[in-house]
Amino acid sequence: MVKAPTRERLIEAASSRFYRDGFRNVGIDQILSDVGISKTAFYKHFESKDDLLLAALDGKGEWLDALCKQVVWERGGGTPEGQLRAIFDLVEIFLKQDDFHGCFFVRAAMEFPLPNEPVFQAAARNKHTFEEFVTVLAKNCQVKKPEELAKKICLIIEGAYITKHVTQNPQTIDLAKEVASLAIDEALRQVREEAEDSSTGKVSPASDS
Amino acid sequence: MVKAPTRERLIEAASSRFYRDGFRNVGIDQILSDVGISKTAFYKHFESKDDLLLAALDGKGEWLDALCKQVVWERGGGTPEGQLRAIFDLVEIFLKQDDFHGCFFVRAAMEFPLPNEPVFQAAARNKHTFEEFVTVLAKNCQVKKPEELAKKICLIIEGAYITKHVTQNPQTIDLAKEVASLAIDEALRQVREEAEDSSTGKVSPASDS
DNA sequence: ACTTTGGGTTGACTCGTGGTACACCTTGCG
DNA sequence: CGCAAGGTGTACCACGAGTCAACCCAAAGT
Repeated sequence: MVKAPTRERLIEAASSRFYRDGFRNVGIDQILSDVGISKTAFYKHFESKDDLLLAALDGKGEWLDALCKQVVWERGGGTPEGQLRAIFDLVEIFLKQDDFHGCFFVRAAMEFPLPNEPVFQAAARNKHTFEEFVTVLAKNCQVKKPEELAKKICLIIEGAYITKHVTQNPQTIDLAKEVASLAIDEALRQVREEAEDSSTGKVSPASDS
Repeated sequence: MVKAPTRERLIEAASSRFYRDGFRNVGIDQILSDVGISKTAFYKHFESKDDLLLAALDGKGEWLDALCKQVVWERGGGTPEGQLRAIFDLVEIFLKQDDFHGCFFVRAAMEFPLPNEPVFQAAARNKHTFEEFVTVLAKNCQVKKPEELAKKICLIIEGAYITKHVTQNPQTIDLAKEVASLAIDEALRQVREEAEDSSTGKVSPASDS
């Protein structure tokens, strides 16, 4: 069991095909001819087409996770607020891709709309993971209700993905950023008000250690 | 050509099946047995399964349009601002349905991701119609950039639909309302500031003729 | 009264696609 | 040597979209 690149290649090919054309619109044969193996060989790697999608989803999930962290660390400027806002730099990267067709996980969840289906659950799991990541960033900002802010941010991001996908409007990212700023500003304002309450008169600018 | 209820019954059955299970997951035979006609008969009403989906989309579009206006007039309280906010009462109605699985149009666009496909275009058209409706409501509020506010509101609504669908979180509507309020409040604030600029001191409340 | 026409029926058929079964080949390894 | 992993090819089944041919029946046209 040294390492089988074939499996990875299948996931890779499936990933892009499924994303571009939709799961049901892609025949296994297309993926097989992409990779250059036979049907029989395929079924020695995966139980079914669904199984392949699951694997592709998992792969994308890990990739996304890593990219998230990277972008936030690199473009977040070291401050909690900067890191929280950097999330939208990530979103911008996605929206700017000319082969963007919405969020892969959402696409999958749409083709398997029943909540008890494995694919739907995989999508939901990934969304949840992302939300938790945003929650951590929000907590670092000391806002009063980090979970709530994170949920709002995620909601806006979903809206941005869909809107960009169906309207093709390039200014979507700006709209999303503006709306998100409103939500983030409001949350941060509550933090500041609270700080003023506790130590009246003293303006604490020293949040950068 | 008196009237053929069969066509409507097909659209009706297709609508709910396609929405519940997804277009590709539904066999024509299922719809046929719902309605109780044969395959041959079906193809005398519609050119193809895709054609049926198009018709279902159109039907939903008109229905949505009417419902929109009704809810806004009934629950908008007569004021432009009330009517604009009433849009989210409509969204709430949708999200509260226990068989809610996201927006039908988005679902369709997801299964036909290429922008040149008729189904995708039908979905986009319907979204655009809705956005125009919101734009009118925003214009009635005299806000500076009604198109922009409308786009933001639509983005938030899309986000709410998706979020509710994948997370099943019942508080989604509250999050959406809060975020939307931030955007609406900000837009209205700009109107008031402008009014104060032009006629200092005088507050003009007489916008209802 | 006779025929056209629209909506309906049955049944057999093509074709693409997910998935299986069977027989066989090759490479590496204990 | 012998076995397992990964691979090949071909034939096969089930199912779903869509077609075709032949037929039924009621209402409308003249």
